[in-house]
Amino acid sequence: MAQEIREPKQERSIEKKNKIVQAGYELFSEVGYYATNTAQIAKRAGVSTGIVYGYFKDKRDILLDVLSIYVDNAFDPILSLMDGMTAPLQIRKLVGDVLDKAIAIHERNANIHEALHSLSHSDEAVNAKFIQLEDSITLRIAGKLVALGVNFPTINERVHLAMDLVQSFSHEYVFDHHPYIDYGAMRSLVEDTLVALFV
Amino acid sequence: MAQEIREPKQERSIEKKNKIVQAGYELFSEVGYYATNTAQIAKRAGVSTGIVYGYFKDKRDILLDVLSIYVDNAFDPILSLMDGMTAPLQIRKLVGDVLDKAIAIHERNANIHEALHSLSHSDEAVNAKFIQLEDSITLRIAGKLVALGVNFPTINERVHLAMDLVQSFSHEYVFDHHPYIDYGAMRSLVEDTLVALFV
Amino acid sequence: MAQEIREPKQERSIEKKNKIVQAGYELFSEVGYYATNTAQIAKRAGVSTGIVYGYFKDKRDILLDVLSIYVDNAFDPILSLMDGMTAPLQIRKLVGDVLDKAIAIHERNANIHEALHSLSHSDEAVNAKFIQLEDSITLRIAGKLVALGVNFPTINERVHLAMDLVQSFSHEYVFDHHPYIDYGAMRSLVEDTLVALFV
Amino acid sequence: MAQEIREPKQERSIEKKNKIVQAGYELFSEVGYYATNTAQIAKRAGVSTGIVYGYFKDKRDILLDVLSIYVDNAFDPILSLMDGMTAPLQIRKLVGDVLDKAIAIHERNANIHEALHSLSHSDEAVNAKFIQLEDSITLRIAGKLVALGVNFPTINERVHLAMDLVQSFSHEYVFDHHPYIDYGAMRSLVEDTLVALFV
DNA sequence: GATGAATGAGTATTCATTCAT
DNA sequence: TATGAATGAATACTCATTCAT
Repeated sequence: MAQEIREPKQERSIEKKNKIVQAGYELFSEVGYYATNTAQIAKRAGVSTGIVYGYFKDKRDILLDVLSIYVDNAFDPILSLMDGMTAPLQIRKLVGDVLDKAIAIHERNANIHEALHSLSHSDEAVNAKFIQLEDSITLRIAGKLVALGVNFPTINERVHLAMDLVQSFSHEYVFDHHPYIDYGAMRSLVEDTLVALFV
Repeated sequence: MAQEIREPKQERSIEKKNKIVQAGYELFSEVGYYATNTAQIAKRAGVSTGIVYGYFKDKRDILLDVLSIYVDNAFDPILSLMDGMTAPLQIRKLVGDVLDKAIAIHERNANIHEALHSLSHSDEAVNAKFIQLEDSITLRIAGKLVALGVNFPTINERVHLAMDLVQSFSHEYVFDHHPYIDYGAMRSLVEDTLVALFV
Repeated sequence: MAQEIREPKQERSIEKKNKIVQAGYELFSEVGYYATNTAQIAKRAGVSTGIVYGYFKDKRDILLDVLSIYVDNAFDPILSLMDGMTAPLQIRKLVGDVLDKAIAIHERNANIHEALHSLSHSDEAVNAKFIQLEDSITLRIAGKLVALGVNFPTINERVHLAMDLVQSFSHEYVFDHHPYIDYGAMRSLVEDTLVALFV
Repeated sequence: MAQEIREPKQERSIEKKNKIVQAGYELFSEVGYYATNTAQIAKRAGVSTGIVYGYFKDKRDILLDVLSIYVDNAFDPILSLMDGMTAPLQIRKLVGDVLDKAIAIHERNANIHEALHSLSHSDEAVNAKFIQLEDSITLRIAGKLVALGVNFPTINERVHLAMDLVQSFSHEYVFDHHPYIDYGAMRSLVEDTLVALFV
């Protein structure tokens, strides 16, 4: 008989659920989903193994929540950056700031992006959530840009492409270290490419 | 006592080892590394489970070889495309052809890229091999381009960036289906961006 | 520290305890003892999981009380049937009525008999209680029969055997459906056999 | 991915599978299905826990095989008893011999009957197998009786009822010890009742 | 070299019971 | 008394790896 899952209303419970998600986030990020076991999550969260299943249906269900806070962590800095902008938009400055933020996010969030994204393939629900979260981000950014006077018939496509580019570059910058790449020069190239998408 | 790993010299043995790698390639691609077990690999390869450990130290060791054929599968079509090119290079045509090939590769190779890439994080050797393979590809492509008269001080960076972009777009194109994206328009954007990197 | 078990004196408490036993009775009957968990019992009884342990030492302790109401439920209709009888006893009519009642009881009480009886083997206390309850029923029925003028030196044995037979047949009738058995004919046989025991 | 279940052909494998079933049989009989865990079964069978799942899909699958050997154990002595009989059948002697055998079987097979039967309720496959096994036994016995000249339009019903009676009595005789029952007298009653069914 | 049966450590999940409120 | 969140021991099952043949 399936255990009843608590949707915590009490502050203390919400806090506990958050601790579990946070622990999952950290561990999935550090060693990946498969190398993390529920006992470790519980231990790091400072709770018993049993209560994990009071808040989550199963291990994968934790992942779904981790996904949400990942997206928040990953995009909030960039969104708030844009919130502070006023017309007329200085695209080149924005692009530079976004790259700075994105690199900082990658440094703090380690491997979580690919750890999560790779799970999309084996799990339809993860995939769906991932896509849905990407959607909302893309549309919010596109909306902001339009509001700031940057408009193109293909604004959604441009934003999405820009996000892919920022993501790829930040990952390379933080994790891969190809000896023949001058990362300063590469960054300039990326900036030029991004600017070209919005002027 | 650790089993001796054979480096097969006999043709029949090489063939058998290849079958195992191929089976691993297919299964990792279809369902991912963790959802594949060695018994399945052996079965699909048409060998016994025991002999897998005659050719490979462990499951991860298969992965390392899978990585190699992945890169071959993934880039050979593109490299041979370039082999056929003669100066003067028609960049726009090349870019279009490369995208066609890349999409075809993604369609055939399913999820292997991220399945493999995500393992980099938990395994230094996988990471190293991944980077090294990417390196050789980048340098070969850059070399070809230079030979064809496309030269920039930052040619390596441009090629690498272009590869990231092609990879991102192909993945999106084949796997994600964001409803608000016009993939035809997005492709045009990608082509323009790629062309801009090499003119 | 072992929790004090309350022997409830307040009416409200007695009612609550009864609700728990009733819930246990229903669930053990529907799905069996092992497939029932205490949370379900509490939920169906409309109480908290904690308070269950205010009234019962453990899950098995609920079982012991369930056993009591089972026997009451199972035999009361038959006993009251006999209460209404007056000498001279019409055995054949009684036997028919008893079978009707027994079948009705089986239909309403589903699998409880075997669910409970099978636990006798792993639990001496359950076994003892089961036997003791059977004893009192047998002796009461035997007493009634004697009072009604049906007397044999082996009246206890006859009653016990009759009870076994009624139990077996009712179970078969309600749960097993052997295709080669004509249950009408079987019932007649059972009736004849029962009558033969008391004339 | 579901593990491949071996259908053992080799003698050694068959022997190993049998050991597991035998261990399951003993443990289910001694302490019941739920109080037995797979590690205990493996240990008693002298094998590893893993290999249990090489021969059986799951714990319940062991139960299904245990069921088969239970029925063999339980009825073979009685069937062979009848095999030895020749017309004209001496019903009273047969009945006495059958009771002796049945009691011996109960003594050797302990609690297995109810342990298994009680599982019928929570498991349709167990129930189906149970009924099917009972069917084949009933029909075989009925066939033998007819061959020996004992014929009734309701022979199947008579045999089935007799089996129930023998089962009930043997169980009582071996396990329950009601102080007010004279088991010798009860046995005589059972014998008379059985004889009455076949003359 | 080759087989595939065997091993046993490892893991997600459940649930009777306790305890802070 | 009463609650229901929390505990953690227990258990079915998997799978990389080994080994007898």
